[in-house]
Amino acid sequence: MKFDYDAQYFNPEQVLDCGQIFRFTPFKEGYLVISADKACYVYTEGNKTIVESDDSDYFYNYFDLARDYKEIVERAISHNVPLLTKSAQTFKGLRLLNQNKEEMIYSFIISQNNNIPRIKGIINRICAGLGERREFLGEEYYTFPSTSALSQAGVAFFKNAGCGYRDVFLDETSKRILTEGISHLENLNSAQLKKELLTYKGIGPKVADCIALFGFGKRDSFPVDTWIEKIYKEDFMGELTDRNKICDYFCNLFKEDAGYVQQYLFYGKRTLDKL
DNA sequence: GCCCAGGAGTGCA
DNA sequence: TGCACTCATGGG
Repeated sequence: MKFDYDAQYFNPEQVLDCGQIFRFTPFKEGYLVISADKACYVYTEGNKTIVESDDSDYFYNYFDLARDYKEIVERAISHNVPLLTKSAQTFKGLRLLNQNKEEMIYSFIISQNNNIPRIKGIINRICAGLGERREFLGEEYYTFPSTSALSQAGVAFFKNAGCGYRDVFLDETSKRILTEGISHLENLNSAQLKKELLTYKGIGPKVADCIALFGFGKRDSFPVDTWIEKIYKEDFMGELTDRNKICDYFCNLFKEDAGYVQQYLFYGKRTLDKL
């Protein structure tokens, strides 16, 4: 099955390269993207971006295609912040994904004090070790492991996958989720969800915001990492040093668009100079 | 060899 | 509550 969408507001490279997803590889004319236990092939042809998969409904929602990003881009530009304006104009095709909640929890626990290439490698090794081997369009891939499989793997497995000191966080959190599930997290507002997420081992303010934003669709979340800290100082001339206060500052400034703005800023700061 | 990476847990005042 | 210290690991 396949479907297509206006490529101006759906650019695979921008969507995949902006740091919200760790499981994709270049494939033919585009990318093979893995989410939870599913795979799709996404590529641009002319003025259309095309998604091929075995589950169109899943990936239509995954790529957030019911939402109008033209309005989001225009609102971002209207704030008249140079970095934000330039980034939103350059990356009109960026979209926030609606990813699997548990995959986001484990993936962003791994992300703390870590760099993106290494995060990708760790997650790939964990999937290869505990996930199920599948095939899509002749390509092999591994599903993201179930909480059950993760909870039984043991600390040594995570250590061996290169997780470093985060091994115990993954072990403890997967065991907790195995017994509690995550259904009690589903219908909370952003503040309530963040508060709950902060009670898990390995989840602090920044990781909680990423999980809320990418996994639970809380678009008013604004993760503050080292890059955002730098942007706050250099592009907003901010004086605060407490990350929680910097987070409040941006959330109050951008309200319900905070998450989109955060991605434009983060991706723009990392890549605009190199274009 | 040093610094940094999509930070967070712990101990101590 | 605030703050310094520490935590693996690989790339630049």
